[in-house]
This record gives sequence, C-alpha cells and structure tokens, in this order.
Amino acid sequence: MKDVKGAPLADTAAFRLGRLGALAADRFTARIAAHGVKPKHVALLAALAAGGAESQQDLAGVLRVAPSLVVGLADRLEQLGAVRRERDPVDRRRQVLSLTEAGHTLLAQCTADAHAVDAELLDGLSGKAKETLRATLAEIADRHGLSI
Amino acid sequence: MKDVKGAPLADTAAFRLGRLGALAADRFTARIAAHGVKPKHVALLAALAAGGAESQQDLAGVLRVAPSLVVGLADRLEQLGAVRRERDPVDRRRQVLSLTEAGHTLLAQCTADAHAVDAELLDGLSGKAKETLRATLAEIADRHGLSI
DNA sequence: TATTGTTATACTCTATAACTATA
DNA sequence: TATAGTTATAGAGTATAACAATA
Repeated sequence: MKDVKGAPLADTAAFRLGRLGALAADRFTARIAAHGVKPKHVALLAALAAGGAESQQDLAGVLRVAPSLVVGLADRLEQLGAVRRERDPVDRRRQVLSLTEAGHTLLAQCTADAHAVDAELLDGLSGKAKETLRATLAEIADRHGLSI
Repeated sequence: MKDVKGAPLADTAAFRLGRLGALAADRFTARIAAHGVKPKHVALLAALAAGGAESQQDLAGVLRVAPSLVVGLADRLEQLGAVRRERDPVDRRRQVLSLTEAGHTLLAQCTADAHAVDAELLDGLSGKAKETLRATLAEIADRHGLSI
C-alpha cells in the first residue's frame, strides 16, 4: 500500500510546469536578447502573424496583458522596423499594427531560437517522447484558450 | 513537401512550457494565498522536506535564488511557525532550518493545492496521457538538475 | 582573509488610474 | 457618455552590493 500521501509537491505537473516554464523562458530570453527583444515582443509578433488581432486592445486581449503594456511593446517593435502602426481610417482611435518584412524576419529568427531551446531542453528524450510531449502541451494550451 | 519553415513559434515546447508554466504558477499562487504563502515559500518547505539542504546558503543554491532572498522567505515561514531556525553550534555563522509539525502540515496543504491545479490543468487528457506527461516532465527536470 | 547571514539599494516587469482623442 | 490609446504612478519580485558576525 504505497502512495498514502499522494505524490510529493515536486512530482506534480503544476510545480514542474512552473519550474520548467521558468527555465525555458530564461533560456529563450537569453537568446533573443541578441535581437534586442524580450519574450513579450516576440509574442506580439507571433500574434500578428497568426492574425485575428491587430488593434492594440485586441492584442492585449490575446496576450493577456494590460493594454498599457502593449504601447511600449509596439513602440519598441516599431523602432526596430518590425511593425507598422497605422490609424484605422474608419475609427481613428484604433492603431492597426502589421508585420513588416523585417518583422517577419525577426519572428523567424526568434522562432529558430525557440527551436534551439527545445533542442537543449528536450535533449536525451526519444523522438517519440518529444512528439508526445509537444502534442500534449498543445492540447493543454488549446483547452485553456492559449492560442498564443 | 510541407514544413519548409519548421513549426511556428507557438508550437515549440519552449514557448508552450513558458506559457503553461506561467498559467500553472498563477493558479497555484492563487490557491496557496489562502495559507499566507507564495510559491517560493512552498519551494523552500519542499526543499527542507526533501533533505540535503538546511543552511540558508544551501537552500539558496537548491532553489536557484539569491541568498538574500532566503532571509525573507525564512522570516515569513518562521513567523508562521512552519520552520525552526537554529544556529549551528559547530559553525555559528550558519542558520540551520528545519520543518516543524505545522510546517509539514502547511506543505501537505500546498501539495494538495498543487494536485488540484493539476486536475484543472490536465482535465480532459486521458489517464495514460497524464502519466506520460508527468514522467516526461520528471525526466526533463531531472536532466536539468531541478530536484526542486 | 573568507564565508554566512543580513540589510540597503536598485532594477525589471507589470498593473491601475488618470488623461487625451476620437466616437 | 464610452472607448482606444497613452502617460504617470505604484507595487511585486528579485538581484547586487555593502555590512556584521564568525571562522
């Protein structure tokens, strides 16, 4: 009769996801720093590439951050020439963001960095284990409305 | 010939782990707030329960935080009656921390909270998928030296 | 002189509230 | 009056540096 107490804290998915998520984020942050951006900037680029959100309010919703935070992110990306910011002619209160050619390139570079982190992090796992993990993470993210 | 560009950013394990890790951490944080602690306090309790680190320096190493941060964590846990803090008679510079009965109880409560978050987060996955995920996360954590 | 713990300080991230302009 | 974006402000979290006690 084992397991009277249930699995210890460190064996829960919640705790491990938190710990590994922080590790993954740290490594990703270190790599993309070379391009002058941080994870939230990349998330914004990815949200634009995915489509469906182009005003700053919509983007704040998708990224689950305060609208005021999007201002600075967009400022920085515009400064890097990665996004265009244009007033919506129909409703001049809205800023419509779109990816430039440079923005697509930057996103591709950061995506390559994420793949590099994947390789480091999942090194040693079997190919099948990696595939299963990706699929499971995708399903969980999907069930919790994390398109980005 | 698909996949010329490789998987998009949102499909990388690094990005999903970061996102899901933040979600798991948020939910865990919300639950344990009822006990007056935050994730780092719980990590300290778990490290003590796991053994192998009892001085504040050692604990800082295991938790991968600055030693100065451990001071405040231990202060709070001592205030809650969850840990004892005793000078090492052999080397009076060292503070030796240990779990009290209340500390074991607190850790058990927080572990139950983590299980509750697991249930929420992994809801909808098959039992087998959950087990495989736990095993894979454990293996990755282990390979990267994350005992806690 | 080196190390443990502590305190003081500063920096990063992000949210909330106040404000401007449009609607 | 309500909404999109912006700016100002404040709080949480954590690291680094300076300091005290002990080795």
